[in-house]
Amino acid sequence: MKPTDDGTRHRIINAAGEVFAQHGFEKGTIRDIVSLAEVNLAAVNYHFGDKWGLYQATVRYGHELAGEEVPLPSWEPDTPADIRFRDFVRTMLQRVLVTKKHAWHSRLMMRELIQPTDAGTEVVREFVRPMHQLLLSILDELLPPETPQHRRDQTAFSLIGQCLFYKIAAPVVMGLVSEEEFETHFTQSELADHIADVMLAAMGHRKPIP
Amino acid sequence: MKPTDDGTRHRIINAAGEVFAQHGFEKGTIRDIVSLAEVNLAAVNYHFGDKWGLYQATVRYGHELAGEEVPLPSWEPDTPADIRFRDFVRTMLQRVLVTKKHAWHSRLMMRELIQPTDAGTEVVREFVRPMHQLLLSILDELLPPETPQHRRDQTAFSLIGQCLFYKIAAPVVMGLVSEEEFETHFTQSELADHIADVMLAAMGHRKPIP
DNA sequence: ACTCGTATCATACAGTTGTTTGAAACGGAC
DNA sequence: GTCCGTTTCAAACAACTGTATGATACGAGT
Repeated sequence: MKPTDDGTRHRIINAAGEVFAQHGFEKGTIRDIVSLAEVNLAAVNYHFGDKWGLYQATVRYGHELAGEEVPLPSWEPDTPADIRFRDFVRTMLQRVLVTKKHAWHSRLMMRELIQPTDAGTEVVREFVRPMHQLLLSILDELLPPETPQHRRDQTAFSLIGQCLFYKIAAPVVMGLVSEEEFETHFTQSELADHIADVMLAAMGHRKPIP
Repeated sequence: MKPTDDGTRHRIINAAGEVFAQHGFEKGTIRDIVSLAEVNLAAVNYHFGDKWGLYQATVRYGHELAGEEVPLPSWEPDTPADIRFRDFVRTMLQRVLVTKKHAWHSRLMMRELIQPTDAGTEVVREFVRPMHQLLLSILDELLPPETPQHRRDQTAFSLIGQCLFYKIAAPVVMGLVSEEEFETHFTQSELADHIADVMLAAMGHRKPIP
């Protein structure tokens, strides 16, 4: 009965993930989902009660999936802060720009981030809060001790904002730079280097960019 | 007949802006729009042909509105680059975080940014490309002359990403910081100062933050 | 007063949506 | 084999969607 077997529930949730991620909750129809999952129309209401129940189950499952797929990094106790900072940026971008199969959970989280539903607010905070706390703990060692809390938060958001931008506004980015430049210089690793360089330079732990 | 008079067309477009901005094109129903505009159901099809025609007209009108409301800044020829940079950040945030009436055009643009429709791609580029070009012209004077194009673009996107973040992920930000901190330190002007500080420090035109 | 193009209105239509229903198929337990 | 709880299926339902229709009201020009 768990969604990890290959039964009807599993196929429905995975299909629902794809459909909901692409069309959203309202426009993603049950008929699309059951067609993709190759199950009967009534299966959704039988297994999940109604469409909303399926959506909740899908968001939760996608959340678990994302955490397992790209876990938060852990370091040796004496790892320098700037190294941990770079690792964090890499992990963040990896979580956001996943290209593997099951990539729907990333798009679904973005949807909930931008337009939270009752099902998503809680899960989004679970998804975001640990990363925020981890980032703050790294910034503790990179910013002066007397830095007020709101400056720490703003700095953290400056980093997160840059990472999310390339996921959210990807179509626009592709429209503004040449296709060649996009494919060559907007890879996951190069963007991680650039963003980390910007923030480390801003905090005085590196020479100015470029 | 222009949408600036108080006729049916104007009321429909404004109501459509609110409804489409809140619910999107698919979920925003014609019946919601005409109910808000207090006009007959058939008026949409009479004045705009079909729902899609109304959406196109709404996006275009919102685009014009945004450009008029917060025009791009222009400077004396000898204004220092860092001053122009700070002005640019302020303008960008002002455009994104508008709180006045007719604020729907900002949300509508965000929708098109994140999930472009056939109607929006062109308009979004009109909305974004001038800002991108203006920003690049400012960065010309802040970055070393030998900086390759892709580094300039990445730096520009680092700025834009930070600005958009506070619009797009506002609900999450409010969930991560205390309400008091949010209202005190996440104002339009303080965010503009912080973001400009980060980028200027990263480029070596200012002491490191904070 | 009459006319004609424009605009508004109530109403109907066809398609899609989420959901329900009752029957059929399955799969062990005895 | 017989039974019974679980699952699947085709078909239907009521609500809602965008759109079309034909009648009506308006208003300036002659």
